[in-house]
Amino acid sequence: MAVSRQGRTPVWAKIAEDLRSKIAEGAYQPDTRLPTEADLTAQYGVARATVRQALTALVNDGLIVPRAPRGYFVRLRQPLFYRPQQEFRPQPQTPEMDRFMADHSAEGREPRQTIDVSIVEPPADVKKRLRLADGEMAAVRRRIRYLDGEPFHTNDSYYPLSIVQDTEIMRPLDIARGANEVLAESGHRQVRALDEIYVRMPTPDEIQRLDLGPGTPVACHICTGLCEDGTPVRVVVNILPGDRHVIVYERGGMRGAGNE
Amino acid sequence: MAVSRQGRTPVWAKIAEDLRSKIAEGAYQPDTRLPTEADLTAQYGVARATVRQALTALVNDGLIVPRAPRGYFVRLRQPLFYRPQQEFRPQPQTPEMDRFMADHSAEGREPRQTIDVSIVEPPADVKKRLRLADGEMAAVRRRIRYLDGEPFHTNDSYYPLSIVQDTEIMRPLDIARGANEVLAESGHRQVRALDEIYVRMPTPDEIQRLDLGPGTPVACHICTGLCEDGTPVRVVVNILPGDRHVIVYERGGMRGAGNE
DNA sequence: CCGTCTGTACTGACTAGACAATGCCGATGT
DNA sequence: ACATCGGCATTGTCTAGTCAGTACAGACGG
Repeated sequence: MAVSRQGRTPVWAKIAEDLRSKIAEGAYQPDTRLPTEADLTAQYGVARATVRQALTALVNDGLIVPRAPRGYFVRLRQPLFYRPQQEFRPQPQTPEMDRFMADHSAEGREPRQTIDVSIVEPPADVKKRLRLADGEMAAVRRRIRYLDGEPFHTNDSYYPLSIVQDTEIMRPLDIARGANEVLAESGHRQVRALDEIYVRMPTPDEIQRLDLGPGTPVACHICTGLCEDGTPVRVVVNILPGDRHVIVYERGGMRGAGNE
Repeated sequence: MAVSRQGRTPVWAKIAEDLRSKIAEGAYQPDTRLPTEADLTAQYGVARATVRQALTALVNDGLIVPRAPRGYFVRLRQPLFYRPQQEFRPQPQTPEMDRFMADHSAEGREPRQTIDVSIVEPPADVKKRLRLADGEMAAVRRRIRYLDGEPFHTNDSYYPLSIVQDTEIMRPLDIARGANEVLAESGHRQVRALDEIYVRMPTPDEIQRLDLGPGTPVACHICTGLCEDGTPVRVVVNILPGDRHVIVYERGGMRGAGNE
């Protein structure tokens, strides 16, 4: 029964490639069902495990989603804009930006968030960015934001405990004027920020918090807010599922020669 | 989805979780070998396919890498900085080197790149950003950049053919002073840019071009460069493997109230 | 001392089954 | 008319093997 040596691409890869191109050219539309494992088994004349390996590969590539026991479905991707700059600059500046935003806007969707405040010894990467000594504590506001009831992203803001104790930040409620304004009022106005964006697969914890399907990578956006004198006063860790976000930055006022 | 598993975790998931935590706590160090499939099969008393399913899950999470026939190895991650903003900062004095090369040669690694110029009808997403009519052509400079012989990222720059024809940009060579400067000299100086960052799994094409292992997501960074009058003159599509990059932005001069 | 050859220990690919869990839908009963 | 109950289709999980391909190391010959 052994399949003859047909080049070096395995059979399952060919099946996957076949399905992949059919999806790409629209033969299978988003959110519709693919042929069943049994269908494909018969169609390609292989064992079920082989078809399964092909389908699993596509699942892990984020192209399809298994909805047992109904079948495999073509995944649909409709990302919304995520603008790190916006927290300090509420409105977009340029007309180009506006017309771009119109494409994927969140209008008409119902936003909601959960807030949970606690005092912790922060993880090592946060501790480093806040320049905290060993054993020094931080306040953390953990939020999960939802759109139409679906988890959208998480936002964990860490503050050195010494500067936020007994402020509004410690209360697990919305802060209408923004936590940054509260900090500014107590003499910790941020004037600079450093954004780092890591791209990786989610941890089991993140999968659970955000209800992620397999094949969904995340961006981990770590924002460090700095005062005039360079003191870090805030570190925000955002976990952004790749299938739900486009990260957008605007850059302007470039006069240097610069390389392409 | 996450809720449905109530203590009924499959065996393969337990094995995966077990290995995952051993990796996390350092029982298996980066770049060392895990127990063999046979070892694990005996240790957990299950069939090889079950152990295999656990290992495959970890591979797809980017935690381990199979190096047949030597075994599975713990993956190591050592990302380098990628700074979209830097391309417009003043050029250093290294005439022969690209900005990229100047940045990274300091770290003692050997940079190299391939350049390939062609005239194409660009893909739909690029066409839209350049506001090209149907059938209108563009010049594309396709580059793959390497570090110590390993592919690092790809950089495809698209220009409307009408404005770059017969310029230096059409030659498949390094442009010491930068392609942006060439554009500026011909009256198309860019003053603004829009960065979009998408996070997803790579296409087979990208896997091949960048020699990506499974479980490696990519960031797709699309940069649109605009002239003073808002005309787009350049669209750059960068594919950045997640295990090799941290994307960094600096933000300063924040005055607005802004939401947190 | 150096190259070559071969065996071994692995993973990769595939087969051919079995049983479990669960949405869905139609039949059945009230 | 409506709720309830099964059966069915389909994926999820797991077993128990076979054969192929290959990096590595050790034996062997010149």
